[in-house]
Amino acid sequence: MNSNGDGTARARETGTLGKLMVLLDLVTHADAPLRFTDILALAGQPRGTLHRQLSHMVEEGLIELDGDGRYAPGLRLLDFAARSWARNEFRLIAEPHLADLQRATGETVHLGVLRGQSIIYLDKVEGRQPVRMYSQIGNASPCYCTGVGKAALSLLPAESLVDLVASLSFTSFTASTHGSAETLLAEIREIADQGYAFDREEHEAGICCVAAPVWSEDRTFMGGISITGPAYRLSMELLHQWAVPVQLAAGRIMEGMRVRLGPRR
Amino acid sequence: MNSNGDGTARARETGTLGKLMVLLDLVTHADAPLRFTDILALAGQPRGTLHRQLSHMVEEGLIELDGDGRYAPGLRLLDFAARSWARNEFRLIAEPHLADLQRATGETVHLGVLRGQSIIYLDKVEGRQPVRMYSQIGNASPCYCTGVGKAALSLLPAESLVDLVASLSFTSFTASTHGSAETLLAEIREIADQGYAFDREEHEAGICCVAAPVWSEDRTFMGGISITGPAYRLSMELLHQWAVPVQLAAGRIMEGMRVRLGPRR
DNA sequence: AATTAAGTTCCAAATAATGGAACAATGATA
DNA sequence: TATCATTGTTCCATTATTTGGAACTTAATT
Repeated sequence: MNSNGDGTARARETGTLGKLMVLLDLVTHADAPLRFTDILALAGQPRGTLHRQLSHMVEEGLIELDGDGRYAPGLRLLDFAARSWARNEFRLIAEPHLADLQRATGETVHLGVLRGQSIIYLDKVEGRQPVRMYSQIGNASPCYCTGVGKAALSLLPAESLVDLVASLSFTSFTASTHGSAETLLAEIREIADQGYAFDREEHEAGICCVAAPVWSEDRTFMGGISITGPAYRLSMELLHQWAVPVQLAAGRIMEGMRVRLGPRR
Repeated sequence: MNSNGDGTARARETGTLGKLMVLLDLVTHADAPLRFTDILALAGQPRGTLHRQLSHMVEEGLIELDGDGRYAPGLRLLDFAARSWARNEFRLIAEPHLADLQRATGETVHLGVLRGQSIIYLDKVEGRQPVRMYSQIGNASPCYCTGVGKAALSLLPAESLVDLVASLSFTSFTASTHGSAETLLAEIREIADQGYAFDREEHEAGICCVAAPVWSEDRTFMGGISITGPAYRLSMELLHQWAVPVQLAAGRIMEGMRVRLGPRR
């Protein structure tokens, strides 16, 4: 009875909050502001119930209702996110090392962490003309077709990895995107051995990267950093060369966390 | 019984959600991750209740619990915010005009909207070396001591304005910050007449700006755009000169909204 | 080892959410 | 303009969740 967009059952134990989050997901994932009836159809709840739920969320600023009766994500979310980002310890510690790596290679550097099945990008340092950052930072990307994602997966204990991979639905973004759990798991094993990962145009055609895993000892953060760029400029040979500096930068970030957060994490 | 940080009573009709949002506010506004007991003291709720509430929010990714039992804002908020920002129509329409204004003046240009008592910055276009953007975008600043804030206030109908101003608590960020409703209301009236506002180092010492109001016809967005810079470079004379281009840019943004969103808004 | 503090679980009572239907407003069509 | 269809809002008895107190477990401190 309780289901989300892609038809998978959802049995979370989060009471009232869980129901509201489903609605927030609907509104924020839509391509355009939704009308009451649209949400009614998607959520499959009684009109009265839905109306009250939406009213409460509008009142709290999580979603907004415009003059045409369309529901859009609320701007209060920006304030929450800005605070969340500004004080994130992992990001603060990594920042200078990302800048170093960018200078050393001239290409774009990313920092991302695993959350559920997604990689959430926490930072991005670009080469020449720094483009709009926010359009990338905060973005959630699939873990199975990004360098940072596969690097993060290589940190999981065997059982968690199998569970997570089993729950993925593989979307083929390009011709080289992994299409099955088997091939993905095989590559993850390889990555775990060698300590770095590649993205061979698996998420976006013409874009490739080399990534290294980064984690905090308490496993609050399991993610990675990557050097990303256009395939015509970044040959596999070059990416292989860069595996070393990426791993070194990853090591320095983890060393920084040990110093800052104390040895027991 | 239900109170927030600054002791003001809070009587919202948002049921369970309202209580959870109070907690999310606590966690995101804190200077550092909070321990269970810290939150217990701040929230003033029974242990069992608080524990379940926090568990639910952790489960949903709104807050995170690290290995030391400290609660921090959740990174899922970043994903929500990134989507909220990426598709915001007001921002999308304003973007090119902000860039024009930046080029014309060489100084930093902001776009912000009024939400409650705060201005939430939706965009920022910087001059020479584009600095980290996200550190500004999404930030909530007081409405009574920012150029965009006062410009936005000048759009409110008399009664709403008085109500809002009456609910403000005036923090003196600098020597020139407004300290009372009277002086603020007097300036707002002036701004409403002339159509532009100044910030004379009222929020941050050494930083001033000139701003013009921008709004959508349905009043979903009431905000403004501003040209901001260091006081040593931006004399009051220069700011007065820039009032015209800022107002023109504001006009073009509103024209763009009429075209895009239809004439009835 | 004893003591204090911190975190977790349990359950009857209090409270809020639900869902169905009736009602109101809007907009399309003849 | 009158009619019908659609969309959005309000109400209230029923149902389900949240609440708050206490008991319990675990971790840290003396």
